[in-house]
Amino acid sequence: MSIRPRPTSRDVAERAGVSQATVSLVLRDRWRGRVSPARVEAVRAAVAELGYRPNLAARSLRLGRARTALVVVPALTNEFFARMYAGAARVAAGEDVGVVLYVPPDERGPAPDPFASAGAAVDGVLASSMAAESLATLSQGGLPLVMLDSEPRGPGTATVNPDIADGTRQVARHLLGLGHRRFAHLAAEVDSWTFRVRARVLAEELAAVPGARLVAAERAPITVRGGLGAAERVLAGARGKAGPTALVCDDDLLAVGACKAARRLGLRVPEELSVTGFDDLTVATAVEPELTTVALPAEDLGAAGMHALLALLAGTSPATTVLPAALLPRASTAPPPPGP
Amino acid sequence: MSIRPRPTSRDVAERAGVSQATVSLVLRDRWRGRVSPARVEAVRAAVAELGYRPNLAARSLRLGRARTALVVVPALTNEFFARMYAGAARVAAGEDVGVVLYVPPDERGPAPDPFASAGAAVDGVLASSMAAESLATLSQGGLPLVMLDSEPRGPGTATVNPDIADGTRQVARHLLGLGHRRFAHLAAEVDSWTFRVRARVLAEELAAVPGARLVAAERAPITVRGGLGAAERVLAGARGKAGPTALVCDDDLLAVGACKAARRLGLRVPEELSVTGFDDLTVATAVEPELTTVALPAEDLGAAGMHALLALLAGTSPATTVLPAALLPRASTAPPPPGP
DNA sequence: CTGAAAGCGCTTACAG
DNA sequence: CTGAAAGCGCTTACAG
Repeated sequence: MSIRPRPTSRDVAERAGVSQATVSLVLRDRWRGRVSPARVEAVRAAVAELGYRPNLAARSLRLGRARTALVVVPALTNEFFARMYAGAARVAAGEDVGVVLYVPPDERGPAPDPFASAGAAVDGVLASSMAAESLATLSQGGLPLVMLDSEPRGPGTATVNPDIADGTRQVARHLLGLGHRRFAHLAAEVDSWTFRVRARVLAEELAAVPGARLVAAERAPITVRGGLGAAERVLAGARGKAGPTALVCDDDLLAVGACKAARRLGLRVPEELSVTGFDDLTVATAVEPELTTVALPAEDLGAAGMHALLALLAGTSPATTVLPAALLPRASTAPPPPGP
Repeated sequence: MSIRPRPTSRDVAERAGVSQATVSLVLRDRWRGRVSPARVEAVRAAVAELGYRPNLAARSLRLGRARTALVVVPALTNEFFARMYAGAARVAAGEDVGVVLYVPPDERGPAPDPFASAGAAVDGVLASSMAAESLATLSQGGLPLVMLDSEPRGPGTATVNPDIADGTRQVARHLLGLGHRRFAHLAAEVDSWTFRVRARVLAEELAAVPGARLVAAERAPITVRGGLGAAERVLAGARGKAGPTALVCDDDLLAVGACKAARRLGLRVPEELSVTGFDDLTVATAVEPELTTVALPAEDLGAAGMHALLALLAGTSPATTVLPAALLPRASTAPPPPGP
């Protein structure tokens, strides 16, 4: 089993009896009116026989662009980001653009240079839900950049966001409409735009209704365990007293944890406690009762982001796009129990 | 806002008052004993001032390798693959290797060429859970290839697999040990090595115990809905009769669907029906009762796969590695109800 | 310790 | 319709 060196376009040209230029023309499908059909066939045959594939590094170098985008997400084991990635990748594939994925090794600690780690040459960057510092590193790259689910930074940058404010508003009004007045907020312990908006809008909506108020707020890692622990702290502290009747959670995983906490404390959801999530993850309809939550168009977000990046690379000026969020009322919310 | 052309190593050299060769030596950290400290400093300063980043396409072309691996997974919205990817990416980052991710746009239809779509130059391929046809395309690439969670194909290929057979065996024996004799199998409707092994080993284990048998088998898409539908068919067909007392599911999502079906039919889990999953996804401990399932070392699998690929690129001969699977007995399994 | 030069494999403007 | 040649930006063997 000897190692056969990888064939080059020169080898193909030799075998087909044509010049390297002709091979390139055929491979890039720019041959019409320039290369005779017989030679086109000869080139294709030689390509197949040799199992030739163009050297992408050479092509990128020559063309000055790589037709490749760097996609940066905080974590992939999070279904929301995975769906966003899927949307971005679908668009990229359709436009014949490659995708290099970069996930920072750890959310803590200084973010290493994504470009050094990327290995491949990229033309632009699509970055999601980045903390401010990580974003600085990305901007320094000097590459065209589109941000997803991030703080809009004025007309100079391209941003594609879900309408977090409206989603949060819908949750608040849904619960207020059911009669709830004592709320607790189970917040994600991540300092990013999306979660800051949720906290702010929830506070605003409650402030607008007399008698409504936030009786507790807890931060937790975005996991079932995190939600469980935080909800236990919130609910245990208020046993028998004027505790919250509604738990607004920043994420479905937190909401699932909250439901588990309620069950352990003997509180029925939704009869004694209403719980809402965010994202409409798979888990939202896996549990019983199924979660009332806010569906964010994760795939569309990724797709729109990739479209925006390609437009940017083509010379469009950056803008901010906002995609709608939708409340999905399900079985984890109901009117509060008759009060004390 | 004029477009400033990206600086090259030539620009850096000029600014630092050295040759291009010196710049390269400094950037690749090969300068010790060859470049004076003062000039090293000058180069670093020039790099910082210009915001220079090496052109990776040019470097790859010159070096003849890209230090980049192509990772191919069937879907990323599946938590198992996302975890596998995370493990592979962690190792790659540690070895300063880039990762290009390729996810076939649709499982149906002919798989497009992952290399054409990849955009970037890659040195090797890490492919997971591929159907046979997709695998053929990958092998044709002529690149070093490591397969994950796939049919071992003899000493010529590198494979890293979880011990699916042992995991299935543990599930079967756990249920047999609890006293179950009438089983149903909720299988994934995907024709791949991993699921074929599960069906085969389950059948073998039941065949080894007198009186034990498979009373039903259904195939379903790997979703909660899929599991719900399949379980309804299995359970509804057997109402009051000698239906299964244990449902062995190929995946946690199927198992969650099965639990929902049982609840709708008024069957209590685990008192009247035991249900098992596979993978130990987040959802396994999100639902109540928490699922008895088989934990597969997804991250380790990805990490081991990337290590194997790097070893292959370094000249090692391919081999098959098997990683352990572990039964996690939780609350969805119990002895069967006293039988008729 | 330093620099000039060759060449990786491709694509395209140009000459025929 | 076809081919010879230049050059993308980098790295390294070589000459000084």
